[in-house]
Amino acid sequence: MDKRTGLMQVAMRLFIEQGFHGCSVQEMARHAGMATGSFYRYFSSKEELIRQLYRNSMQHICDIVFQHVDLERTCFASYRQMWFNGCQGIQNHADVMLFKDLYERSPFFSAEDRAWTRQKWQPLDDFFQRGIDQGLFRDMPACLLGALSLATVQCVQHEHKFYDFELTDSLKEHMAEASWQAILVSPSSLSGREQ
Amino acid sequence: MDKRTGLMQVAMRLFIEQGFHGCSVQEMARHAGMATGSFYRYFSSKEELIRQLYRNSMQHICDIVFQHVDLERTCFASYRQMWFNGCQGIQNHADVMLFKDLYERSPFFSAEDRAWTRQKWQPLDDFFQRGIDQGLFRDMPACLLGALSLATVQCVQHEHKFYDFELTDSLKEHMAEASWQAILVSPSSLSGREQ
Amino acid sequence: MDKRTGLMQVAMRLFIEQGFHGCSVQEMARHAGMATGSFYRYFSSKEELIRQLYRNSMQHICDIVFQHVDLERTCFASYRQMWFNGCQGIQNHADVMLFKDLYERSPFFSAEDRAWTRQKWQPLDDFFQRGIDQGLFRDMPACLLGALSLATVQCVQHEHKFYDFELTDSLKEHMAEASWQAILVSPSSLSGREQ
Amino acid sequence: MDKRTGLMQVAMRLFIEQGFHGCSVQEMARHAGMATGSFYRYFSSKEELIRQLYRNSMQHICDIVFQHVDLERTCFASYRQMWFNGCQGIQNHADVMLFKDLYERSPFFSAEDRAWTRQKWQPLDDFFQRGIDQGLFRDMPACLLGALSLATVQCVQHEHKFYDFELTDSLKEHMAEASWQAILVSPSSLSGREQ
DNA sequence: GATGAATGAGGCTTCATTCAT
DNA sequence: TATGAATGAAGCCTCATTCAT
Repeated sequence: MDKRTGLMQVAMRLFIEQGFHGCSVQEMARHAGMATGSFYRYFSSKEELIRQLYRNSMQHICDIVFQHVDLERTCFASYRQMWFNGCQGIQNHADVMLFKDLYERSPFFSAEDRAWTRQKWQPLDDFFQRGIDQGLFRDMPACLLGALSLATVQCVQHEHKFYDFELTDSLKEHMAEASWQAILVSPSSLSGREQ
Repeated sequence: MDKRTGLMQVAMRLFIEQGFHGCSVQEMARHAGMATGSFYRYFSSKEELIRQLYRNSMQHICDIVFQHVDLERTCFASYRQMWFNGCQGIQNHADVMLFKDLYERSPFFSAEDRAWTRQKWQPLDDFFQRGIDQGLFRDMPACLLGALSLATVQCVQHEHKFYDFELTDSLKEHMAEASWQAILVSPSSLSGREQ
Repeated sequence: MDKRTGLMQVAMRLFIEQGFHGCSVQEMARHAGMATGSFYRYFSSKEELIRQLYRNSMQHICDIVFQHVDLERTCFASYRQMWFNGCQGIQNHADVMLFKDLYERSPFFSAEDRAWTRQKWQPLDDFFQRGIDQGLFRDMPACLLGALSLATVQCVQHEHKFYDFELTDSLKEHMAEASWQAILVSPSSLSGREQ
Repeated sequence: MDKRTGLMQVAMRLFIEQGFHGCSVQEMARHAGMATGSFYRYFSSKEELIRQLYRNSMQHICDIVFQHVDLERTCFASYRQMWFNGCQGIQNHADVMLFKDLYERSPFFSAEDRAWTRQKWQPLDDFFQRGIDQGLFRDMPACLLGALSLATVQCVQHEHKFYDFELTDSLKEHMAEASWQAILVSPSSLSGREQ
């Protein structure tokens, strides 16, 4: 594996466990099996590594969430796929999602990041907007539809810090449907479901 | 105002803006209008201040959310009140909620904090559990009902970092009802509403 | 008891246990049952307290060692009395002797202290010098006779830090005689003993 | 010369002159010709340096004192050699002996140090014990025989802080014999001397 | 290219001393 | 007179970054 990639993986894990300042360049280099100075062959500064980690993580998350999803089709099937994809993120790529969470609450998070990230999620916003326009979803800012539905994946991950539970397939199914109900104009209707 | 309280307010704001390590004891003391050493008359260490800020913040949030709520009555009215209370938190006490978010993702967050916080939210868990027992709410771990409903208040606050929108009363009403639909066994039913 | 005296006793004990810098003015005042600021009513500075403690301790030690001793009479009886007095110091006034030891090895110990202390021990130097002049003691600088004989009381106290033993009367008697033999011109002779 | 060794030498000298707290890490580093932070490449903390200085000093002292001494042979020749070795310590390695003195009276001196040091001097204790068993030395705890005889080397060094005298060979010879007399059962006898 | 010793600014904390009450 | 809050200099230590080898 690429040394640079190894460095990023090590760093992400350590940042999550110990915070951005709890993990020094020395420590990262040591964990990645290189000398301190070699770090700067891959990243011009610690901050640059952090910023790149965020971009990579966010890209990774989008890739996961949008995987196998036809965002053009505003229906439950698409949403359900994203929900399951998100759950897969929790289960198989927890680090990436925790890092995103960490970064977005840190002083590293900049206006530029904000714009970049918004753009990454634009397809999802469009998805919600189309649903609104079609009278399927409640009429409110698209971002709030997101907050009420798909964003709860993050809430679920966060709850894991307090409670122990297992994310079974049936639970995922249940929650996917539940969060879908939140944003429908006429809950319980079959609207948007594939019939 | 109490100097200790002033220190905590200053610290909370600076921590949110600059992170735990981005804000030095000297800076906090200066902003609070005292000499560096005086900090230690009020807190035995920077870490102690941080931990106390969390406990205070969490207590504050619980107080806000549970205000005027009859948690014994498992119905929409109670839930709606909590939702509106949460929105009030976003609007009038944003710092407190952002700080909680920051702390829970930091290495300061300990097993002890976890237990303490769980206990603080116990009444809410009971609220959800009763709803489950009554056949009103979907049958899943109570904490996940929380993640699907009330926890979205935090999502809404987080969206504010990316999008500009105004939390009008009608929007709050709309979202309160939307998130309520997510957890109902039979969405759209009037179950649980006061008739 | 005098508050000033109490302060000195507390300070001496704490200095021995924790070193001069291991014990703050705050701590001393607290242990002596007074407010921090009150310390400065009794001593103009921490250093002044330390210096006075040394003078007091040294005076105290001289008083103990010379007690009931007729230094004019250069004989074993006088020496034995001093030895026993020194042992009493070890047993009943350990703090004072340990403090002297501490101070004389610290940077507080000044040329002025040196002169003052020499003067305090002058009677003992004279005692040894007279013995030399009488042909009773070995011919060497009086201070070295002291080092070979009475000073071993301090060595005995220091050994206590490494070994456990009890200073019985018979042991004291034994050591008094032993150390006396070291300085006699003709060891084992009865010279100087009271017959 | 090794930078680490240079640091230790500088530190030992400064500690003796200014006490453990009178000499900062910055000062030591500066005197050793390095930046403050570089200190921590060689020692994990100031305290660790201090502890290692003690162990080194004590080892050094033992090496000096026991040099060319056949401790198995309980006789004046062996003792005289140790005495002269000790005097050599005073004259050529004063720092080491003063540091030992300083440390053993400081709060750094621990139970572990005590045990370690006792073990280092075990050969000397055995020397004295054998002399007791042979009826050569006075019957008292071996450590006290040490306090009455060889330990006076330290007393002599301490007297140097108060009095000026020169340690001539004849003086050393004189004192070696004198301190030997102190511990003999029958002073003045030729017992133990090589005939 | 890789190394890791070296740098020194900056952070947390302590503490002797002052002074308003 | 007694108090104890307040001060701020100074100490220990960490760490991002540089650079000679």
